[in-house]
Amino acid sequence: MDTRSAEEIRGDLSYLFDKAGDVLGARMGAALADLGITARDYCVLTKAAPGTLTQRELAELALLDKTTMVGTVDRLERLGLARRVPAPSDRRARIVVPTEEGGRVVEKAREVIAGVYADVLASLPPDRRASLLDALVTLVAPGGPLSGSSDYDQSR
Amino acid sequence: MDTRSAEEIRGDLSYLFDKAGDVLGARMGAALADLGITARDYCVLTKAAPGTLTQRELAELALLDKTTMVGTVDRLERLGLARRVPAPSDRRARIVVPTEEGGRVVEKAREVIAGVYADVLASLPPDRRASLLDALVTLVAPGGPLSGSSDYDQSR
DNA sequence: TATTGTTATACTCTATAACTATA
DNA sequence: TATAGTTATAGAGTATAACAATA
Repeated sequence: MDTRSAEEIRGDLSYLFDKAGDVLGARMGAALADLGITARDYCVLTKAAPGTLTQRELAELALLDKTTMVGTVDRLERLGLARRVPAPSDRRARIVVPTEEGGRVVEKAREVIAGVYADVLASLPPDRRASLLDALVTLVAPGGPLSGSSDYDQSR
Repeated sequence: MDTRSAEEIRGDLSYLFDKAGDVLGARMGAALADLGITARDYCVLTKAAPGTLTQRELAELALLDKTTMVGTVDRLERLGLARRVPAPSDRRARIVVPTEEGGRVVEKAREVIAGVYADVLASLPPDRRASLLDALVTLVAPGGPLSGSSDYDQSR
């Protein structure tokens, strides 16, 4: 797969993040596929748990376009994991409410994902584990250099 | 951009890797765009430095399909950064040889990338910096749980 | 018969625009 | 006039298959 040594790979920060994200994503995808859902299905379904959010609100939460949300909710309905319910206050809007089956699947998915994360992090000693998460959060969280916003102040 | 708190984000390992990779990739892309090349151009051009490798060999090194390599080398030739030279030993094969300009651009790109990495890692104290890289390499390198090969032995 | 580079094709994702029914 | 959801369309990117020249 990769012919480079650990020393060479070490210098390639971009590769490290991408590879880690890709492989972890593939692992999660495979684990969730056993439940018949995709990572996006899970992402939307778990955010829909309150049963009070419209498609637009869910799209905002899940950082999805409203047009891709349509297909996702179509899927969830087809799988019997959620239903579209007319919003009482706005006849244009549809509230996404998970079915009982949907609730069970999300719970299962949560366990599966936690298992994958635990399995991956198990290869690190506990102190390194905490250190890795700290560092990643520092980089990615708002104000960090990888936050994606332009609010990063280099002078700090 | 992201409405979740640092605590919430912390629990989402997949998100942390993906976000870090995406934003770092975007930063690198923007930095390299100033030089008129893409990350892939750089990746191929730097591996072609010896001036002895064929398109097939470069595709293997860069983990690219041979068909996407065609377009990449087309670009590099159009930009005057590399040339296709017939391989002496195999009349089917083309060796990718960087031009002088290509060499200069790669060198510039190397500095630019190192600058981006340094800038990003500067937000971590030096010991955390080393710890992060150690942890990432442990996860991603061959034998690790995110190596992508199925050679990961959970019992170790 | 297999391989290098090439071209053409198909397929997935995403982004945009346009339409409806409401507000 | 603007918004929620939907549909249709177009674009980028990738993957597959087929081809000519050569091994």
